[in-house]
Amino acid sequence: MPELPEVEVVRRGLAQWVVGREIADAEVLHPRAIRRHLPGADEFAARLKGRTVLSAERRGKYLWLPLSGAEEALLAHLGMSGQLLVVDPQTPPERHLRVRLRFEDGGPDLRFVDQRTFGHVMLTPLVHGVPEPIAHIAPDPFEESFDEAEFTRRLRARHTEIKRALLDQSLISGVGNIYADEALWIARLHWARPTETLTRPKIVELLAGVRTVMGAALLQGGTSFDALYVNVNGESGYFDRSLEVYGRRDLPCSRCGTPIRREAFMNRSSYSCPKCQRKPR
DNA sequence: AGTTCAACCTTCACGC
DNA sequence: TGCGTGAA
DNA sequence: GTTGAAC
Repeated sequence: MPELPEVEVVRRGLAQWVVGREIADAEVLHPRAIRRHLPGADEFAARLKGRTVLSAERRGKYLWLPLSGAEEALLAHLGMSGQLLVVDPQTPPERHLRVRLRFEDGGPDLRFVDQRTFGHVMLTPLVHGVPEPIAHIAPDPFEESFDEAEFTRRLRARHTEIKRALLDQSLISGVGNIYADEALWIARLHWARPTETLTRPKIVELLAGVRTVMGAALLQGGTSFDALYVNVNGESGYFDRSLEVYGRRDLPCSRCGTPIRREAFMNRSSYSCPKCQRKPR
C-alpha cells in the first residue's frame, strides 16, 4: 500500500497545471453537468471567462478552484464516475466530456468527464474558504482541518453502527461504500459495531485504514472501479486496484482464508470476513 | 426521528 | 445476434 | 454518491 500523502499528488497535479491561469473559454457539452444554482450554460460560461484560477482544494469527492474577482469558486462534484482531467487541448473530446475549460495560455484544458451524470460542476460563493453547497460536509481524513480527537468524540456520541457513521458525510467525508468496507476489514471491525463501544486505539486504527484505502484510490484518480473509469492519466485503475473484500464474495480472505461474505445493508452491498470481523453480540 | 428506498443517468456484463 | 436484467 | 420522499 502506498504511503501518505498521496492526496498531495492529486492536489499538486491540479495546482501545477491550473493555478494562476486565466480562463479563456468554458464550454458546456451536457446541460445536466451544471445543474443547480445557475440559470444555464450560457451564463455559466460567461461568468467564468476572464477569471483566474487561484488555487486547488479537495474535500472528499469534491474539488474546487477559487477564482479571482469575487469570493467564488468553481466546484466539481465527482460523484461515482466523474473525473476532472487536465489534458492537452489537442486531445480529441472524451466520450463523456461534459464541461471543457480552455485557458489563455494555450496550455492544457481542464475537462470534466462523467459517464453517469451524477456529478456536476458549478460556480458558487465561498464561505470561510469553503464552497457554500458543501459547507455541511465534514473534512476528509487527509485535510489539515480534520481533527481526530473531535472526530472520535462525535463518533462515540452518535450511538449508531460504525459503517453508518463512516458513510455520514456530516461526520467524515470521502468514505463511500467500497472504502468503508475495505477500512473496516483492515481494522477488523464488523459493520454493525456500535460506535460508543469503540476504544480510542481502535478508532485510530480505523482512520488509518480509511487513509490507506482512500489514498490508494486517490492515487488512481479517485473513483476507479470499472475498467471504463479512468484516472487523471487516462489509464484504468482497474488492474492495479487491490480490494481485499469488496466484490469478493466467496473468495478467501487474504488474512485467514475464510470465504468473504456479502450482506445487504443500507440498500447496498456489504462485504466482510466472517472470521476477522466478528458480529457484535 | 430514524431508517429504507427509489431516483438521478449511462454503460457494460451476464444469461437466455 | 439480441434483448432484458442487474450492477457500477 | 447524494437527495428527498415514504414508511
